Amino acid sequence: MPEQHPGSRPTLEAVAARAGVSRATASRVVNGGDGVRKPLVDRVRQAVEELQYIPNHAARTLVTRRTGAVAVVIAEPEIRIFSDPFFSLQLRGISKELAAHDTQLVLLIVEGPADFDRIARYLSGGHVDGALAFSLHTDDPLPSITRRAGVPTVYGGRPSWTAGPGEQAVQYVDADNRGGARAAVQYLRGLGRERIAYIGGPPDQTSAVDRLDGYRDILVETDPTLIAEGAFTVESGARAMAELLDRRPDLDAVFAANDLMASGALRVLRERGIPVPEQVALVGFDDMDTVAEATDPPLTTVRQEIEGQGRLMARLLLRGLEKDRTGAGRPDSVITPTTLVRRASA
Amino acid sequence: MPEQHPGSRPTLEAVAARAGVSRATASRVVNGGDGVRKPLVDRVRQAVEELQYIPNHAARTLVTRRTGAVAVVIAEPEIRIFSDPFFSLQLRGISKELAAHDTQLVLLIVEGPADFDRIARYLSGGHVDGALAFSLHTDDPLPSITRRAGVPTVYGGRPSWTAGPGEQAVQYVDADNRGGARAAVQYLRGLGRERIAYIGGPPDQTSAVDRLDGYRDILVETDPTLIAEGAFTVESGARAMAELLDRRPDLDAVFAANDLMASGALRVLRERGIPVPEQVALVGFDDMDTVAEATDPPLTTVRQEIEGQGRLMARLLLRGLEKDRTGAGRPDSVITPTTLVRRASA
DNA sequence: GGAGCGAGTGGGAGCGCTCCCATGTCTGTC
DNA sequence: GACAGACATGGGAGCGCTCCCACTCGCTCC
Repeated sequence: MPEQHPGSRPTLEAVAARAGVSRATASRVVNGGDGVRKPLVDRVRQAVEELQYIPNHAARTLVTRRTGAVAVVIAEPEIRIFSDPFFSLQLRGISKELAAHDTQLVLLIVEGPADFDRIARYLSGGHVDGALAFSLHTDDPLPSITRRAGVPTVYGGRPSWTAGPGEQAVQYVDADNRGGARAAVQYLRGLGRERIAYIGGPPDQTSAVDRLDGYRDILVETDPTLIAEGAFTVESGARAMAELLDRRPDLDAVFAANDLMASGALRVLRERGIPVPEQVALVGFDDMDTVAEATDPPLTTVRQEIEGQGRLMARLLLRGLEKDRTGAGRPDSVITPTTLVRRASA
Repeated sequence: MPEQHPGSRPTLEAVAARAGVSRATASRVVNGGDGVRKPLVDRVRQAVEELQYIPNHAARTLVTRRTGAVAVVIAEPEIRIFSDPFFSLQLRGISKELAAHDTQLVLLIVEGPADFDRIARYLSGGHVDGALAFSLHTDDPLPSITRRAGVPTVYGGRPSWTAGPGEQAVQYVDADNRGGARAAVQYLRGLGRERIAYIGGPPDQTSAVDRLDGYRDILVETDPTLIAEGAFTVESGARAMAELLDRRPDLDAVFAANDLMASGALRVLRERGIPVPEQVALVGFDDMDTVAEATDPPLTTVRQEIEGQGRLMARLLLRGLEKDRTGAGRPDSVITPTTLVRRASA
């Protein structure tokens, strides 16, 4: 185990010398060995092994103009509001996929508006080959930053804007929010429930919009008194539930647009002595295990593969970069399926 | 807003030409402008502005051998077990501090033993100037990896091993766990409590060890029936509490080594109809706001500045890198203070 | 048996930057 | 008013790699 003096790492030159070939040939071997005769390949490989050669990344990037790194941009609010099982799972999926492709993950946390400058500078600096970001509000400056910086970007969650004329279509990965909501409401109807209330998320998030659309797909003549708006938090779910019960004490089912709100709603139902699911059936969304399985009764909910979404985001981006190089078009966005998970609350 | 053709970004050469100076002078200005006369500085700055010049990071790294990036290594279990308010806060602190020093954050998530190879290769590859990692178990391969790769590393939480002879002392940032525990127990004693139980964490984590030591500092003749071991999770806290009550129904206070376990304990106390704090006073540790403020009654707990710890880790590392360059010794580890936060549970 | 061809290999330029060193310029000093 | 000395600037090498191009083989084919 030679303890390397820092800064004295062996170069390709050294490998080539040891293997008795030219630097060019050594380079070919290190990069896959195509078009080099077997014995030479072996000799170079052995030299690499003996010298513990590791390519200098900066030198490689300098000439190839590819960094082998991808930025993950995350706005600070998200890291908190989602109280993370959501985000951390997605990040994990991303990390796995990137690792499998020897691509590094550079994390950019946006703390406030002032940070966008820093982000813009970074992305424009050619430090990364692409970026992954999460679903944003309409006025978010990020899309225009990445576009101007020419950095291919894949979004998690359907963005609320669409590409302008002549622009590349926005690439994203999202769950089938609408379909999942449809399934949930349909299931409640199948149980014989007739006054199905809805606790929605903030209307500036497309996932909330899509879930509401799904609800409406089934309950075409929706009674507005059965709809309340929350903010995807436990507290807001409780508030919305109280509001709904005050307005419509006769409701017999609730579909909440995420599990956190469902758990808040459940708390209120219990406080008021309303048995779940006997009198009011309750369905959530997301299937966050730390929430949906922990409530009493456990939540029936719509499951989405969060980690899988992360993987797909990374895969979509990497594939797009690959295609950019080969001149093909970028791949399309992906909608991942959702499934209804039956537990005790409905 | 010139939409740059990718790959046609202006170089220092171009800036120099436009400002009518040499590349060397342009470089000096870009790197702070020391020893360049004012009018030239201005001219170069203007050229930079006009051309929207952004230095090529790879080229710079190639010659300076500094990457301007730091790795944050995190083992997958942590990301879940702590259910993250803890980790995400620390990460946030790190991110802020690094951003303030124009240093990038490369996130390395270790999924399993097989990943250590990848991590080792990455760290040895000179992709980063340093690394930040989190407190580990005795047999963790990471320390030996970073040492062999010659990557300066700062740990979050006191590591359970110490440096061998002749090795650099291990640098870390940790809360004053022992002092915090002392304060908590002392506080309970001040309330007149006499049979103060302890719910501890896993003994292979130094934070758990240190907190137990603090407890023992005050309760010198500890009764072993008053001590139970948990695993820093809600469930394990509940289990430990039940165990303690079975053994010692007469206990009048509990100090739990973290808030999650305290909330588990609280649940059990409530289930058994034991009033808190009247019959049993309860103190937690960490002051995780999502937990400590959300329980009923809210937890009295020992607060540690988690985000601040993250900042300090980054600062320690950056300062160490600076000193390496100037030839000074690396700075010492840091212990951050804890404070007792009084709420209703004790 | 010689021209033609393709595959394998090496030479060398150059990616964009920093930094050493030589050169030039302007002070201050006797 | 000439000379050292400090300071400012430019020229140029070189960081480690990839990739273009030219070259040399060993074959096939007529």
